[in-house]
Amino acid sequence: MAAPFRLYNTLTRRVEPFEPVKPGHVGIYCCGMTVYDDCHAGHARAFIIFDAFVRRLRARGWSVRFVRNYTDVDDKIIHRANERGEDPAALADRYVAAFARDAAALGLAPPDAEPRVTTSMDDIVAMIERLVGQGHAYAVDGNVWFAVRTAPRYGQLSGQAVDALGSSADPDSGKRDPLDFALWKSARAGDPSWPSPWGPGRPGWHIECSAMAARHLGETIDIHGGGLDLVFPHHENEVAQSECAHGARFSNWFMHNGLLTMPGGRKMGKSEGNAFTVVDLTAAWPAEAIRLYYLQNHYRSPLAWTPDSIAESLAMLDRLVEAREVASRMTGDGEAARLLTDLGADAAEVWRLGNAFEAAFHAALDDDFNTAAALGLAFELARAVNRFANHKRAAAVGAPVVAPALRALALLPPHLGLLQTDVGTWQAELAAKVLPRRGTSANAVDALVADRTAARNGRDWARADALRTELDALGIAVMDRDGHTTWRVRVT
RNA sequence: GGCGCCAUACCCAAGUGGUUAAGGGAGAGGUUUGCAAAACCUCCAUUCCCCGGUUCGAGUCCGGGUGGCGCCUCCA
Repeated sequence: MAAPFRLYNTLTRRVEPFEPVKPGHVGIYCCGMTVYDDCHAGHARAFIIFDAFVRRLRARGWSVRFVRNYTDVDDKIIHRANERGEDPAALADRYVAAFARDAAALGLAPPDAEPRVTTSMDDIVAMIERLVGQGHAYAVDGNVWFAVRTAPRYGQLSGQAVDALGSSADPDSGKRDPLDFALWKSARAGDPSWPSPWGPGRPGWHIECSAMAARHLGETIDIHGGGLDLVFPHHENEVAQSECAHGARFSNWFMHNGLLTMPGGRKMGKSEGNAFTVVDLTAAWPAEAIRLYYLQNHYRSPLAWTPDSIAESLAMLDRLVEAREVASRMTGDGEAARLLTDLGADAAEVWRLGNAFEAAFHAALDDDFNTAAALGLAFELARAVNRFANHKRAAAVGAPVVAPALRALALLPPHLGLLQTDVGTWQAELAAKVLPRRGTSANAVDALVADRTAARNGRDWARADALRTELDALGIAVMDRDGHTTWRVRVT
């Protein structure tokens, strides 16, 4: 059982020691995709952050139940389907499949449950009936509205005072108060609809999450997550509905990730016409480079997207992978204490940092999930490994000295989902994704390298250098090491 | 107008009032190398947007500016 950690809570606007309702068990609900379009880099930030966060909780010894929904009934879906002359359900199914593909490509661990609105309709209707029965909601002409002013603490999450909220109410809606929002919308001709006590219709946007969270995690959940843009109205309304319906706290923590912004300062979004889709990103770059890009930044900070972002992250990841490879190639089984005195200060330093890593790593991640600080430690360790590796005897006898460093780096896969592949797989993925953009392929590079090796064997340095120049132009770094030649894709 | 967030080097970026302000990328010089690459070493913020204040001590706390951003019923 791990120690409690500190986590920022949007409800209190403070970093607080995290305590789940049931000791050792954590229930997390995360708002997933509204499936009317492809997942973009902004969505990916949220999904990767919560994926890493859940991995971290589990690796720390918590038992976690993680639920992420699909919103597959929604006005935007209907609108998009009508534009395309497509059946809304078919369109939603198509984008559910697209998201599943993107999630797999990003290396997201599957949630414990992925409920959909269409399969949660009974729970949704039951919850609305309950709210109507309690006087928190009322039906008008087949619509059901939530009476915002009956929710005692409305505004608690977003810090909005009820009376300060503006309204854009449609005067013909039948709402008693402009702030009231829809729990159930009556079907217009051609809309997808489900039967209900108020006639055929579909759920409003917020009630689904309240119903699904209660179904899969109980009336009080530990952490509710999502993008900062969901705080109001979505999460505020979820709180109101759930707390009125259940008479219990809805979620003890709200965890919101900062948004991705574009260079012009504008938010990334399809409506802005500036979205980078995950299908394109994952085709172009190794998934872990994308993950590292997001985890280098604190999850709550706004993050400006720049074209070089992923390339830089790839260079960083490459550095960690290479350092781990260098360390893992070392052999020897001497006594560490003896080796440290023989091998000098650099050995002592990599030993020290390796042994100190775990505590510092946990301290960083326990401090409001500070992945950037935790990764900084890994880079410090990588440099110490490389510095030690420069010693003539390190490769032959250094294994015991770098053993703590390897144990330290082995924390990255379970805790953050980084460094999950071995160096061969990594380089192959990199080559397969990056080389086509440069108009070449791994096979073509192999052939050029083979030619160069032949030239070198014949001591034809001019030809060898000409081939190096050619490879260099393709962004290939060729390394002659220990009597044989290897190559890798240069990323910056 | 209401609610809130942010400002650290050429770029990205961490930073719990207290030793030399993490880490990465780019750049310059060096070691190494047939030449390279990678790696390592050195250099790259006497200073944290500005002005006040609290304090023995402020990047960190408070107040006021300036600039940027988010939400205020489409949003991850």
